[in-house]
Amino acid sequence: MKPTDGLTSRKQQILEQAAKLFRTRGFNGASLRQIAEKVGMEGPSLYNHIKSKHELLSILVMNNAREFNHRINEIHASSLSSLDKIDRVISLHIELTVVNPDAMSLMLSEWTHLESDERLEYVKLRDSYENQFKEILEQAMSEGDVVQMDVNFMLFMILSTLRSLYAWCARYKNYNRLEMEAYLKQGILKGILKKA
Amino acid sequence: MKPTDGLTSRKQQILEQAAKLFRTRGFNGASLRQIAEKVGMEGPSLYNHIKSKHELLSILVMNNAREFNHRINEIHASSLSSLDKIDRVISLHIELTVVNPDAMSLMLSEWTHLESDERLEYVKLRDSYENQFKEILEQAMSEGDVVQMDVNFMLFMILSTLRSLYAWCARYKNYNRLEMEAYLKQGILKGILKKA
DNA sequence: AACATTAACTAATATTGGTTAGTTTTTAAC
DNA sequence: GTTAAAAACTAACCAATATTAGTTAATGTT
Repeated sequence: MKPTDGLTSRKQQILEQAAKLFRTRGFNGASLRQIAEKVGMEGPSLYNHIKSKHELLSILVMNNAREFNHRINEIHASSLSSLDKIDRVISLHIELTVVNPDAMSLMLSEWTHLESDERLEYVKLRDSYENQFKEILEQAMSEGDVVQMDVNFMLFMILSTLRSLYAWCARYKNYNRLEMEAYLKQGILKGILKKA
Repeated sequence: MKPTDGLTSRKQQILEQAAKLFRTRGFNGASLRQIAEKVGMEGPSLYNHIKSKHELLSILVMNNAREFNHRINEIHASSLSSLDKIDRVISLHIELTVVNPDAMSLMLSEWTHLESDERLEYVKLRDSYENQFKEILEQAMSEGDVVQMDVNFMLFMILSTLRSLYAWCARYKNYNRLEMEAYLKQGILKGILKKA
């Protein structure tokens, strides 16, 4: 039964359960037998669908990383103003986090366990992503829209918040996407101090 | 030879190397043999100094967590103004991160692998920490010093940045502590937008 | 010198985990 | 209904790992 219908194919199910387990136990802490059990079969049967345990991690991490990279390329190349671009990047992070928090979590914390070739590719994608973002910030800075500051450090502060989102979504389930967007944009852009 | 002198005892050396390996490979990804090799002995010899692999993680994580908790208690109980307390908390994070980035990294990312009893204690310490911080923010808010906003979310944004610090210190070694303090306080408190 | 303690080593154990091989059952196609 | 492919299962393999047991070398004390 090929996944011609919109339903989740067997491999999709495996990927989903693997993502959950990798997230809670870590890549090394989660065993194939545990994954198999969650999806309702014996450990070795997984090999009818996958090539190796690493393949699972690879698919989960790299797909997300490529999607991310693709989306920021679009934003970077668009004709929006710098401030609007920043706005879009924030929205992008929220969207992908809400849509697939497991994949986001894995991409950010388990990528170290990728096999060396793919780890290199991942770092390249991540660096590329950060550079695009940095260029946007630099432009906004040169246009006088944002405050003068070490760009790398500003990048760090913004990305730290956006990249932690998945962890907090797991703890406070009661926020909806719009709320988060509003708060995040206010907090990042305007800080927490009340203007005197 | 007891560590009566200021030199690092054998167990200290083990803890240091364990911290480094746990950080780079993760708790499950780092083996006792690897730790032993780094400190210059055979794997099983470690058991002359330690009780178990988990004990290593436990010491590294819990010491840091208790220190953290102790320090924020002091700040919380002090007679400083709310804004000054916030200021101190930021400084505290930077200090502990700079002094022992490995321990900080472990505490924040490997605590999930603690054995269940200690994991519970850890979560308790962490929650307590967050609550103290939250109370400080609430007070600052009620006094009109910081902008009105969901406190949990504000807490999330600030802590996200502070807790990511160790990762960025590893990538950009060229920041000194004072620079970081200045940037962080500016970014968190005032945001990145130039006041029009 | 004798003794006790510390800290290292080697050998061995038990468990687990990823993976392979071979076989049987299920599913789909003609 | 027969046949072929897909997908499950069981059994087994091999490597790695935490840990224990028993032994030996080094160290310090009386």
